[in-house]
Amino acid sequence: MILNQTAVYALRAAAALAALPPGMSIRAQELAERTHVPVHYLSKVMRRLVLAGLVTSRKGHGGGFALSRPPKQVTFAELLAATDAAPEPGKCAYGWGSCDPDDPCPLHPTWSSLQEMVGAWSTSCTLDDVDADALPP
Amino acid sequence: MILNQTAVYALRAAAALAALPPGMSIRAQELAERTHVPVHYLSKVMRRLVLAGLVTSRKGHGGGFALSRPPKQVTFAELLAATDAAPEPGKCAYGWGSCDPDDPCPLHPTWSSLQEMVGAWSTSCTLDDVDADALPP
DNA sequence: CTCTCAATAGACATCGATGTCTTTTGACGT
DNA sequence: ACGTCAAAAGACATCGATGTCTATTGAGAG
Repeated sequence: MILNQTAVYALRAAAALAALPPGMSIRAQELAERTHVPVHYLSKVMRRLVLAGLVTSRKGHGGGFALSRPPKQVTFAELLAATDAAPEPGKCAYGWGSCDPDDPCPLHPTWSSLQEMVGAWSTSCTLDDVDADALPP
Repeated sequence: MILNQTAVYALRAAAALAALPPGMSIRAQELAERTHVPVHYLSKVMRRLVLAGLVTSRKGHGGGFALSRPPKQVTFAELLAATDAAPEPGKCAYGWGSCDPDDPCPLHPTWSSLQEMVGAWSTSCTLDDVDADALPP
């Protein structure tokens, strides 16, 4: 898998929130069923999204989770960052401490191109790109 | 990290082999030092590359590892496949059993574009793209 | 105020990826 | 044939990601 499980769960959950009518919230239980994520684990993931300010939560009656911004304004990069799955630009794939264009490791050219690609993908994709029509009621 | 540790180790080791003079082999110990991969773990990774036919090994005196083909003919995709880190095109990020363009999940458009990008990267990069000059003697 | 609902918090469990060690096998030099 | 070198094999250990459970906290309804 390209991205780790937690990050994928975050994308799933956020996609499900984005598919909701604007302003509507959803309970963790219901969200878990729709996204096939284990309920208790999902609540942990959601917590990270809440802390990152991407999602709001309300306890008690009529509570649940909702996006804190319109889908178009939530990038995948933010979701990945909230789950520590974002690419780390400075990190050297060859095990060297630092690795920049001036003092590149053997893998630098190929590796940095991958990093940039994934980075560009994550910043260009937003929750507006999820296919809400693809969801069952 | 975008790719898992084992896959990165495989890229490192293969890059180090590619930087060798053609036909030359190298012992596991030496390879481990150059790539900063734990020796014993490296031997496991190398075993996978040998089984995949990407690397040859010789035991005993003067033994070691060497590429079984010219660097230009070894793609990153093969290295990833040998370490089970290649993207799985059919796999649905949304947790659905199957997920194709005809019956897409909400994440399908964004996810498949990532898969394709990484796939294209891995097939276009070869060991000829590693920067041999960047290596210390 | 009290009851119920639902998120929060955090302890605990599990599992696979990662890492270490020891023994075995094969190849070469003498 | 023997000894040494080095990969192969596989048992074992560790650790972090993942998953489960229980208790607590906060919010609304009555």
